[in-house]
Amino acid sequence: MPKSNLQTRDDDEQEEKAVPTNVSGQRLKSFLERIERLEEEKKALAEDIRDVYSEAKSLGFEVKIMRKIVSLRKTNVEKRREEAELLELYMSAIGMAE
Amino acid sequence: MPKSNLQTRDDDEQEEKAVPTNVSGQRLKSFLERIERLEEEKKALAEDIRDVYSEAKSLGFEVKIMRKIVSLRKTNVEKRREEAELLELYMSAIGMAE
Amino acid sequence: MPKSNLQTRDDDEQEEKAVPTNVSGQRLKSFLERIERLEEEKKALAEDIRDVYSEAKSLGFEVKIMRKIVSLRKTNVEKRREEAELLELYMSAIGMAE
Amino acid sequence: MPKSNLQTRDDDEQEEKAVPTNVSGQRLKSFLERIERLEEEKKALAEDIRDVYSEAKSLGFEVKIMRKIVSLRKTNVEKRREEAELLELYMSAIGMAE
DNA sequence: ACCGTGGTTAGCTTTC
DNA sequence: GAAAGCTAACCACGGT
Repeated sequence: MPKSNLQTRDDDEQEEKAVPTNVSGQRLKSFLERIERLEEEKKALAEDIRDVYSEAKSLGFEVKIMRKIVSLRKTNVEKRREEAELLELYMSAIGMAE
Repeated sequence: MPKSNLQTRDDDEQEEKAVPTNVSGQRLKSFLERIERLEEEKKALAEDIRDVYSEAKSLGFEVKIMRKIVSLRKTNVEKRREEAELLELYMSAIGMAE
Repeated sequence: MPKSNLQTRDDDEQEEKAVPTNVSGQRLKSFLERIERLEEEKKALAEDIRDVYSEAKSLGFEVKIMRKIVSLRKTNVEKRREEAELLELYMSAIGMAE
Repeated sequence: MPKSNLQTRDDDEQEEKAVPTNVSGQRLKSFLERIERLEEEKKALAEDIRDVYSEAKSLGFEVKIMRKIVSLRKTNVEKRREEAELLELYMSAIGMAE
């Protein structure tokens, strides 16, 4: 692939100045880099989580059960949040919002 | 389900002291908390990413296309990594590792 | 569409009779038709659901709230199912499965 | 949350008679039940579809490719339908409808 | 008519 | 290698 201002290549760090290359391209590049940085962090966290499970497993805990518990607690939290939203909907429906 | 030291409920913050509750329960609880902490961070990052996309969108960039680019760059990176691994494999195979 | 190598292994012993049309092709066609039939039915049901919401709306009910309620009830059901699974996991973990 | 005739809970099957509970509540409940019934059927169909794919897979067909085919056929059908509609439009435009 | 949201689906990763 | 859980893309709905 030849030079492209859509930034499919990730290793050209030159040309900061001279060329009046279009601004939105720079802008886009910046966004993409931010996103990729964040995704890397996210991926790292996913690995950390796996590591914790591994550690627990090595100490004799059952991963499957742990996952289930985590999942259940999560749905509890979500349910509560949704109930709150429902309540808000009721309130706004009867003109008592805010 | 009676009280359980497997912590299926998420809102008991008591019993810091007295009861000689079993150690593995404590251990498990600790693991679960670490996991949930990490998952929260992960979730926060996911939101950050969405925010970046939103910001870009508000400046006129097309999110769909941006996602495509990110995806393509990722597979490129992976391909490159796989090629590198393959190279290492070759090297070690012919005794030139390191 | 010409003869297709879609099927990874070829385990049709021999043809039933005259036409040498390949059997797996017939088989595949049959599967696809079954799937498409089912998807049509599914789609029809989705429309029915929309109709019910519309009807309710025309009688003054708030669709948004209804959806929320349906969603909440669904997660309740799921939670219960997950709790049951967790219990099963416990049971099997302590050798009391069945 | 106190007793509510908005039916956020899903396991009360009592009160068939006595309380002259408001009619719209009954009405709403009826709608919700219809919807949930339909959604169950929809879910069942989704499972049927998955089963068909599984069966095909067990006979050596590649699910991924099958999905692709189904998808392609669907868009073809849609395209054809749109063309037909366009044709009808033309016909009626020049007074040759029906 | 568009946007934003939520729900659904498909593809990927990981686990057993 | 199959099964499940996770994630991301897609689509359809409702609101503005």
